[in-house]
Amino acid sequence: MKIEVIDEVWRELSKCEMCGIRDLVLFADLNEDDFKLIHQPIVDLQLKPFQTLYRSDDSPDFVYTIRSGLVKLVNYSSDGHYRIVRLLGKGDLVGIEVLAGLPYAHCAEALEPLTVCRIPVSEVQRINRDTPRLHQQMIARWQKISCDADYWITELSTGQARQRVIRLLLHLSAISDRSDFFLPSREDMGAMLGITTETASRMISALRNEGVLHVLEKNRASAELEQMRALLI
Amino acid sequence: MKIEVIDEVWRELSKCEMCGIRDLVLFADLNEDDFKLIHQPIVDLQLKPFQTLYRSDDSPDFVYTIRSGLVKLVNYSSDGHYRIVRLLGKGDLVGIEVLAGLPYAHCAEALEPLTVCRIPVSEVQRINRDTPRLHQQMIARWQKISCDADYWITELSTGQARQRVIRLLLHLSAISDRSDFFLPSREDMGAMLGITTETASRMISALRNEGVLHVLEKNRASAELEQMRALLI
DNA sequence: CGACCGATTGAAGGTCGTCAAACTACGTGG
DNA sequence: CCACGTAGTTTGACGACCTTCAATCGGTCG
Repeated sequence: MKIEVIDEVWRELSKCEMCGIRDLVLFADLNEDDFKLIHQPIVDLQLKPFQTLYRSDDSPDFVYTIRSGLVKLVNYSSDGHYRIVRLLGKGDLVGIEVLAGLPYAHCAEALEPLTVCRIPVSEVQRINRDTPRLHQQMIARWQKISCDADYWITELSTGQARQRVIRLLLHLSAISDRSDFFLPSREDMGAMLGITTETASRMISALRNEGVLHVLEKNRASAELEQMRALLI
Repeated sequence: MKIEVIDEVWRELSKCEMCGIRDLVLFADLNEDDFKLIHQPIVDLQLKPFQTLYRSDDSPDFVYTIRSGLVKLVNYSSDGHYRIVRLLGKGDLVGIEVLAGLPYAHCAEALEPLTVCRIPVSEVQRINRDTPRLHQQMIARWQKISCDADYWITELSTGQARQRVIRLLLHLSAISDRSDFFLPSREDMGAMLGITTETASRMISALRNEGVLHVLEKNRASAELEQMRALLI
């Protein structure tokens, strides 16, 4: 529940045209001329786990495209509890609500080592005004949020604790680009699933004992996916 | 859990320029010239409670602007259960995901007597291409979905059943344009909150006994809002 | 009137939260 | 280097809360 201040490891001005995940990013459809519309610098950042991209009361000046790593969007409530409302991964756009003229709606924190492009809001708005080639990508991003939110409600906030944990693990496995996947802290699992830390821990223990989940190094695990899916039925 | 087929009560071609809720709707910012871009008819529909606007496997040809009434977005799962993931009211755009080229993501059903404008997708896309004045409204609508989803997760899918019920009632009261408000069936309340029908019923009974909730006619209620808010603390 | 559906209520049992303690990993400082 | 403190995880016991199953009640519609 601690919030560390962002530590900006500036790497280099991004060469969007040569981006390694060019086909995934917000600017995927832009052409050479469009890039001339960018006046302020887009920089690469690297964050370590637990560092924050932004907090909800930060000045809403940037959006971020995730190049690699995992981000959680967190709503803190006054009583010290928190609820994680979404996970974002490669290609996702973090802080999109500021493009609608609103403050940041959440606190965005890195879970895994994170690399992002930091894009000034003013640039996105300028490009959005001047070329229609950004619209399609913007719509796709908004749409994904809606779809993710549905998943969060129907799969991760519904049913028994054991089922929720299994669905979360399968989800984490699905969005991982490796064979192993990110295993959140039990507290974070609780905040994602609307259950307590202890319950999350118990469910993980049970799955380990049943031999369907293997905890590797810190915060990583692998799973017998087929067997695990079978447990849902 | 029954699904009735849409019963299209055609009223008249909509005169968007003279719309009573013009400042709320998707086309709020369009000018006279923009409306000339509309070739296919936009029609008004009236639906009774329990009728559906569309189902998830319907051909995604229309979006709907709510003029009055309440709509639930429902995800049915194969085992017969269902989860309500959002409520939409006056000015909201129903089925927005089809504008991103996707099938309907939910089943949309009327809760209260409903009046909507049925807008062909092709028209929205044409206007969106030809005038930037639609963009702002589109973004605002996508943004609202994201915001609503956060609320659904943090307030309605978190904590004890009693708190969830109270928060739902306060929410229903807040989005009502009258002093009384829509009171869902206990089954629907369960599907909104991730609890059982019986638990929902028990909570409603308790609140009635405590004198903070007054059930009026069928599916309507009023509440001592201040006292009810105090119960959350 | 009888059938049916939704709401309500009761009883019993299971799940999960709460509180507490033990355990582990890790980093710091003696 | 080891002792110790800290933070996170695990485990246990207990009780509260919620689900489940069942019965009843009330209203509506044929």
